[in-house]
Amino acid sequence: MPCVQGQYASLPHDTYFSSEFLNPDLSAKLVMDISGQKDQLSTSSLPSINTLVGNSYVGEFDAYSCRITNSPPASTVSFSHSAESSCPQMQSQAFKLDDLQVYGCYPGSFAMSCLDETLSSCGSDYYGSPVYTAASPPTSGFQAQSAPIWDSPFSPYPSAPPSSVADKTAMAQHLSFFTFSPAPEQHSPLGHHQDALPGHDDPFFLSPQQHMSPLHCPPMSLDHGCMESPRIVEGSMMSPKCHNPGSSEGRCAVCGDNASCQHYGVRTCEGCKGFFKRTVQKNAKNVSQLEWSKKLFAPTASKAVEVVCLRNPRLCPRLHPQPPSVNILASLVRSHLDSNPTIGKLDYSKYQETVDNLKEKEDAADIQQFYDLLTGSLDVIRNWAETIPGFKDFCTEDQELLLESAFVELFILRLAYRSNPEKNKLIFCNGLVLHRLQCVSTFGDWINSIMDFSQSLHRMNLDVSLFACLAALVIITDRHGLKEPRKVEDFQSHLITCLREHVNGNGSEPSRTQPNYLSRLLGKLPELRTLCTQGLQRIFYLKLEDLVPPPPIVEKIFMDTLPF
DNA sequence: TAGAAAAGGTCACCGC
DNA sequence: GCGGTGACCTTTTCTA
Repeated sequence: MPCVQGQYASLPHDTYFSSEFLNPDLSAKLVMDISGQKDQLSTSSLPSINTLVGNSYVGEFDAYSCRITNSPPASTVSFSHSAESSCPQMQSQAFKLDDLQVYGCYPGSFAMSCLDETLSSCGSDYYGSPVYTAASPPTSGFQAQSAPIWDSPFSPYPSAPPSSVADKTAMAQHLSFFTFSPAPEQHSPLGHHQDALPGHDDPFFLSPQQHMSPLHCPPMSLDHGCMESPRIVEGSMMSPKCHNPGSSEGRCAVCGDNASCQHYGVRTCEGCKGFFKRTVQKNAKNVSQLEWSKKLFAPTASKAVEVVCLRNPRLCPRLHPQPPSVNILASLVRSHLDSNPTIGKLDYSKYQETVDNLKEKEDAADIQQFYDLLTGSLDVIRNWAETIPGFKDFCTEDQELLLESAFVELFILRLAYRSNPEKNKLIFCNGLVLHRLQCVSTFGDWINSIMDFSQSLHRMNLDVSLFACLAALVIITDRHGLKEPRKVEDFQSHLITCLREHVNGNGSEPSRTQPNYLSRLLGKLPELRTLCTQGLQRIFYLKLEDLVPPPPIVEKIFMDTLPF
């Protein structure tokens, strides 16, 4: 077996990446004190599972699950690549794992009353839906702590496992199969983008502590699975793999099996650890040092999801059948990741942190770029929408209406999620990276509002699953003029159920213990509406300037979207 | 320095 | 027979 040997590295994290390195999870979602966070990846020789599964800058390696972390103690991990993997003299590359984060999920409870209220409010967007008329809840304060995204679902307090199999078995016999213990830590929703290597400023990267887990299974679903499979019953009642709620052992973030500790930055069982290990080793063959590092940091986003998506259905019979919500979430996450640029596609060619002469007035080239970004995003969002499971089932007219009605909101939401407000860095869906100041001339104050929204969104510690679901809710909502509104409403209700189950399923995440988390999350929708209106005003202003005629599609959306 | 955490290695088992 | 899986083991590193 080729050996992908990891080297413990003690190199300064910024040897390879600066402090801004985007992390995967979505560095979001961990609620523990980051400063107190223990670096658990310091000895990794392989990329974090997050990088393969979630890639939450996926701090939000996520898919734009990218997050910005608070400079927790840096830990370095060195990777050896393998072409060289078979060679003894492997070179190592170190990076600060803590900087690789994805927006994580705040686990926690939320008032069901509020949820119900919110749920019922998600009806129409521009036309006075309750959800949009509701005041947006105040953004929660920045969470200085974070919890591994992957841990979140089954997040256990780290503790010593039963000393013996007998102990485990005895414990299992007294405990329900799927119980969740509180996450030991919270993660900051914001991860640091590292500037040292612009190309590595990838939102898809997940930090070791923050992982996205698109397939978190809610307890109820899992229990259901147990009932359906004799093996599950066996596993839950007789096998040491079963956990009791009070057990200090954790759950595998991929399949929910027992996980005594983290592997490659994610709490996983031995099976998933082995799967990840083999996958990495297999992919590492014949890869040069440079290629290896690219594999670690770039395409990780989709790869990571692929690992989870492929593994859960095929390899975790105890969890089958997967609840529909899990399947939906997995699909949404995949769609989301596929619709965002990988780190390798980030374009820093136009990026400037300082704008010498801040232009008072926009010029034609800037406006054209602005329109190009909008039209380009529309294409990406259209492709993304078509991959939403069930979207294509709507009639063509409704598909188009939903898309055009939600386009500006989705443009804002997605931009806010993948961007780094801490660094005033905007990452567009085509990979273009611009500094906020570079957008002021065309976006006007709208860009500042978007950045503010981005910051508040990151503070929510969304994991990629939550974000993917939230984005879907933006487009799958009742719109005036739908031919089959009932169909859309049904789908919307299903999405909300998925969202609720995911939040519940990650209840161990400290960040979600905050009251009304789901309500606050859904409260982002009316905020989006406001930002959308502001964007329309900006487009209207540019139209009046008449320096560059808006593209027909922008003109059409502008006219169709106006709430009057 | 002991214990914990996590990585890699090994191999029996299983399905194709 | 082959390849994948996962449990168990050893080794390495970190931390108190």
